[in-house]
Amino acid sequence: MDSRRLKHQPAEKQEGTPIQIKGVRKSSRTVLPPKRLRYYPAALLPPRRQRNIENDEDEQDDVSVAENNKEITNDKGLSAYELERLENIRQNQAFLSAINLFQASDELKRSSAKLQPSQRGLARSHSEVKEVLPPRKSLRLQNKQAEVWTLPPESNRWSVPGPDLWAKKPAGPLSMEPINMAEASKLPPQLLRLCSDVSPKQMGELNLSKYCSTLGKMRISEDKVAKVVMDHIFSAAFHPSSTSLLMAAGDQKGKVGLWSLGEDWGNDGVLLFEPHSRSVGCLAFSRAHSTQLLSLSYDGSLRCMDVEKAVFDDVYNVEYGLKTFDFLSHDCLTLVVGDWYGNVAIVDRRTPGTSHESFHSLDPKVLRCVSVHPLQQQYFVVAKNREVSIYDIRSLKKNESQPVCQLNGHSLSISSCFFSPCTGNRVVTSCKDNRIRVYDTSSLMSEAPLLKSISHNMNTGCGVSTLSAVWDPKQENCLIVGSVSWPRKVQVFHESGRLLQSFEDDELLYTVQSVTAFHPTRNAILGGNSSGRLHVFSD
DNA sequence: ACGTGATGACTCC
DNA sequence: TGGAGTCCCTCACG
Repeated sequence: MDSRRLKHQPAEKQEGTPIQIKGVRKSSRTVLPPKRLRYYPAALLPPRRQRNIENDEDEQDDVSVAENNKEITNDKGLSAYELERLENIRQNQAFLSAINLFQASDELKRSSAKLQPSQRGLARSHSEVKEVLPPRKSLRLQNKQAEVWTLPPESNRWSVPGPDLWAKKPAGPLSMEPINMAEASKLPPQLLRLCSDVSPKQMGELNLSKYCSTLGKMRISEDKVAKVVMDHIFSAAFHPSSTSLLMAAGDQKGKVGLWSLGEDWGNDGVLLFEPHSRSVGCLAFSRAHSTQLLSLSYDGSLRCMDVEKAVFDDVYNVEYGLKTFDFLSHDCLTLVVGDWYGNVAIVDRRTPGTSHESFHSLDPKVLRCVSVHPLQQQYFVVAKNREVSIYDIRSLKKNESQPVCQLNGHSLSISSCFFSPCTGNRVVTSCKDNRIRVYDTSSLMSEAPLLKSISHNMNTGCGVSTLSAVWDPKQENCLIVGSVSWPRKVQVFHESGRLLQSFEDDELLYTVQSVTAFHPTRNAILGGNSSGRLHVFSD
């Protein structure tokens, strides 16, 4: 029996049984279990009828009744009431035509027709192979005594060992074998060439109008959508290569997909790997070694995919969940790693296996995000619950380290915080209170001044991970974020709050892109959704 | 039967 | 107690 399900099988959930809904006042009545509402975008609903129309109809009805009573007939054998009814119908039709309601209705039918998700990328047949179990017969039918099951203690419910899907991968290097290729699970040789290719095409920053026009030229097309992982995308990144678009995505069950747009290996250029056993919370290509991709997982492992060696190396491995990391040095060999319990470890990859690590329990609160200052790399910013603080790595203590600077003003929990990519003079935070905030961190005082607070709906609900605003690494002061509003879109803001671009597409982009990223060298962005698909807009 | 995708459901303090 | 915090877990629909 799958212990994970225990929690979700309360007896009250049986159909038709009244349950007490949480959040409803104690005195309120019991109601049936709520059905999960399907979200219908307001923009697609037919426009509400105007009040004056209703009034008109009411008046017409009144007149009709009055006339009906007269029972007058004409030469066609129709009563006055019938005639008036026909006239009303004619007038209504004319009115509805005049306001294009029929056209709108047709459009609505077309637009609400089920959009077919892209069939590019991973094929359906690659869903996990199900274990074939022998036919079962209940103990009752076998006339046997029922087994007695005991639940593990509540506090231990989630760490029940067993043959579950989340069994952690063995420590040490894992061979890099694509699991979506039928046979000869070897890497396509072109992948190494592709990964090694990094022409340092450093584009200078553009002025804002030039930048906007560049964004305006970026398009999505059918070949720029593909299923890259099987489950909900938790993290994604672009490879720095400027000659081809190579992307990585990490999913909820520990898989990492590599997608090279336009290649024909794997499934439409997608290769799928399984270096972890639980959500891949953070992914980043090494900026110094372009054949390496670092991936971090809730299963407590941090691995380095190395295409040259064709392995997922073990970089850091602990018994509890890891949440986030960032590179600490330009050579990307040292990392700041944050875990679920507010600890930060400094990991040095030059001593593999026994990575040098030092623990600094910043706070018992859950840590959400770390980001290292791009120039003064002794500073890093940390988000945990409602606090965002900047720490100096040189003055970290084993416990209760004092931050250098605080970024105040958040009223709910914070999902991300990032130093601006070129100067570090800004920090952007995303908060559950529906605000994206930009702080001035050019001079690290005890409290960083808030420059701008941008209103943005962060309420993604279940199944969709929280939105995070991230900077464009090419353009200081511009950031990208997904959106839950309809039509679905990916938006680019200037730090001043000005909306620079809204990437939309009726047919190809119709799901929430909870993970978004800019390409480090090219004019391209990506968005990842909850069914493992990546969407690319590029020039 | 299974892929899809989301304004839910649960726990903690 | 209910608001806040979490996403480790779900499930209706086509």
